Amino acid sequence: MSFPLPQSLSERQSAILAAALAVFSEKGIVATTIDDIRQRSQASVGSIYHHFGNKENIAAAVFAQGLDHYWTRLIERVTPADHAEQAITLLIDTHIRWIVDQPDFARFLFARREAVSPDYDQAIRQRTGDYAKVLFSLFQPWQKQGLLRRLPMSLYYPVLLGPAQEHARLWLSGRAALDPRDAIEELSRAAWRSIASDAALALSLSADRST
Amino acid sequence: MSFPLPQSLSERQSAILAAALAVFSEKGIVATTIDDIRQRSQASVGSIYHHFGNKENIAAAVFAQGLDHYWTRLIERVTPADHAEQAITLLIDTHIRWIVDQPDFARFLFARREAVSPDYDQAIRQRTGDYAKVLFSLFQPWQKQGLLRRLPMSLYYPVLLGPAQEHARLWLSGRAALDPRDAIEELSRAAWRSIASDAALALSLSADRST
Amino acid sequence: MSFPLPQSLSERQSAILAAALAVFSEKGIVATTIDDIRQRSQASVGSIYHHFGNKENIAAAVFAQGLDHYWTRLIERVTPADHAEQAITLLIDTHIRWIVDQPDFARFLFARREAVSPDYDQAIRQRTGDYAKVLFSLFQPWQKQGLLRRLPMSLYYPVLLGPAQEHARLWLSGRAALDPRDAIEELSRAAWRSIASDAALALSLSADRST
Amino acid sequence: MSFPLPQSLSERQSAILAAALAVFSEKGIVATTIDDIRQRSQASVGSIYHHFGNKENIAAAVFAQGLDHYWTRLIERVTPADHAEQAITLLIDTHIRWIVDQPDFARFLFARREAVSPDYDQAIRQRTGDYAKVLFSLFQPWQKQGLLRRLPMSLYYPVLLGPAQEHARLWLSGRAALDPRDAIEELSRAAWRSIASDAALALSLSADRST
DNA sequence: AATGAATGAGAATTCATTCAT
DNA sequence: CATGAATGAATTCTCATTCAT
Repeated sequence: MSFPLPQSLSERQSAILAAALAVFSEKGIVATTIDDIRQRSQASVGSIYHHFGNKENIAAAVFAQGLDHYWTRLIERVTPADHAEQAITLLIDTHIRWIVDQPDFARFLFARREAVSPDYDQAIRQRTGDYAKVLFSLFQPWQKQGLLRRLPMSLYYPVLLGPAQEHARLWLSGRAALDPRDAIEELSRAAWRSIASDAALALSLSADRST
Repeated sequence: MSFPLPQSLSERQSAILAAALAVFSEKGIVATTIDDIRQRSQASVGSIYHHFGNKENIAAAVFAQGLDHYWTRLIERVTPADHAEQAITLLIDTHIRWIVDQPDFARFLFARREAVSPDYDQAIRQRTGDYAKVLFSLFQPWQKQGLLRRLPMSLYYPVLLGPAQEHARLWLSGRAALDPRDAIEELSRAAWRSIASDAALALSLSADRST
Repeated sequence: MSFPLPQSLSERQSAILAAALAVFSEKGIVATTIDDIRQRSQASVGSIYHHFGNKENIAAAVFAQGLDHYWTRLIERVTPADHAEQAITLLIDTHIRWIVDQPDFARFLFARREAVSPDYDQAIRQRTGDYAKVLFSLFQPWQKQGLLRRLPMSLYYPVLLGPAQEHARLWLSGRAALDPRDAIEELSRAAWRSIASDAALALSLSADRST
Repeated sequence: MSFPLPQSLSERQSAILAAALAVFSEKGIVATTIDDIRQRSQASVGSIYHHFGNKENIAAAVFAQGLDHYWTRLIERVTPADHAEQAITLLIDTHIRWIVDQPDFARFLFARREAVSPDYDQAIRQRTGDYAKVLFSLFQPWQKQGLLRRLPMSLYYPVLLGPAQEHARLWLSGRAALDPRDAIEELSRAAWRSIASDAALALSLSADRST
């Protein structure tokens, strides 16, 4: 099934999605009722159903919004990078700042994904995969120059963003106090060290030492 | 509120918790009904309520079981390590093998935590903190020898286990095919490189090269 | 908490309250189930909850209806009285006839009050007090003329209506066969004798004798 | 069905009944659970069922206890009276003092009777009737001397005790603050005036005046 | 498009009662 | 007699969804 996210949103529709995001973030998708969304959005039940058909669709639409927002930002900010380590740092930096700027979306995307109906799994994977491919292609040149380790495809995201992701999760749920932005440097270093080839790593270590 | 997990469990109680774990894992806590647990456990509704009082308590009890199991294993396997890199590797290795052995518990602990009632947050934090402290103390000696980076407390877990965690999440939800056990080596390397001090890292890099 | 009794009732709402009154009267508030009300009112559970929110509110709304009906009638019929003894007689007479006309409301008001949620105690007292004050003011003139005994405030109702009340309770529950209307004369006399000042009583006694 | 109240009660049985009375008084019979009684009485569910068979029986047993206690006291205190007005006064006095001494029993007997199973109605009526007959016989002599009005049988209790009863109900439920004992005089006067024959009343009025 | 009344399946929880130990 | 685990029917209430206006 494809995403129930119209190209352009009426004010009503935006209001409903915004309300939904807020409530989803507070109570989780499953625990959120149409009535919660109604109260928050000032729309009537009938209107909500008129526009989105059912609850699943609302969640999926919000998810799609978030997904687009996140990946677009990521790609946009990493594209101009002109060397590998900088690209990695920009990646972590953008990821973290987006989370801090959009905590509700972040919670939704990273912590509540499983609650979006499996009906949309295919669509989500497809879209995520497309974005990931674009991002991945940005690193191709450095990969080819032997600056980056060659990993099984499904490890790139975990290795690069896993630490930031894990800390963000703790922070979003209130279990870690450290502002993610204050961890950008450390987390970028970890990402770089994890992804750099032995040669590139040795180089940057000696460069550091000589600084 | 403290955990509703009795010291010793009757057969009935174990059966209920086992059934609950299975269903929670399949459908998520919120979507699981008492009736699901009843069918799976062969206990009557009344009996379930007699022993656990309500659904929240069941989830909390299962969580507590999983928490104890996970951390006990972790500490047990890391304790005998006699040098830093080996300790890190054992940590990742144990973490990953536990997840593969106990996918239901893993899903529950790592992906559904937020669905456990906030009433138990305090108890969970306390217990997790206690375990973490023990584990942390194992690394103290190497920390003092300058082999390990000094990080803000809340970054250790993300930096060391974030990548494994993130990949496990993908794998548990069927979004990554790569068997986590086949990623142990790569993820251990990433963890070591992320946590090693510059000196220790330089050393191990040159050691690698000479091999 | 104020009464959940809307100013104007839709047909649906009236039907629900009427059904509730009937069932409450038959089985008592506590023993009445929403399903009883549903069957009797032909409304769906959802509709009942849509309009009243919960069982307590239904009971409170019915109570409020009864209260208004009873006191309005009482005040209306006593107002035109032009001498004390007649007023007393009208009071007893109206009270008794109302009970015989509205046995369900009567049972509810006089025998089941305690089953209305304490949440509404304040609202009930307030409203009862307001009505009582109006009624009381009707007797002021005779009180000032010295025709009526001056009693502690909380004894007026018991002294005047206690006997009628007690007999009505027995009758409503089937423990007394005597039709309350056949007791009006005797109960009015008792009320008059109990409330009349010594002087007024002596007067009416000699008047009786000379008849 | 006859009362399930054994001639002699074991400690356990007394404890159960006492606990039941207390809880019934607090929450009403219908709302009271076996578990409430269990907690209060320190007996096990099994034990309670062993002794009383079911909840209805407990309520009936408590009711029977209260009934016996009340009427025995009443008859005992009125018997020695040697003139009519004194007998009436003693009646009211005893009634009121019993209520103040035994508020739980009173609440139970006077406000919750309807919640005792209809199965026991017959037994209750029988026993109440027997006691009432005894009490009534005490007034026979004065009745024959023409000192007391001749009323329909079912009006004696309401006329004599209705006001006290009504005020007690208000007081027991917290809706009247005036201590019933401070109303004894006024309520006795009302009872006497209501029941006295015209002649007797005229006499006592003139006696009062000459005092 | 918008509104909100109506529907009814389903979920959590309670509680009287039974019964094996 | 005492205990408390076990049972399952019954009850209240919720909520997604439909539909007439």
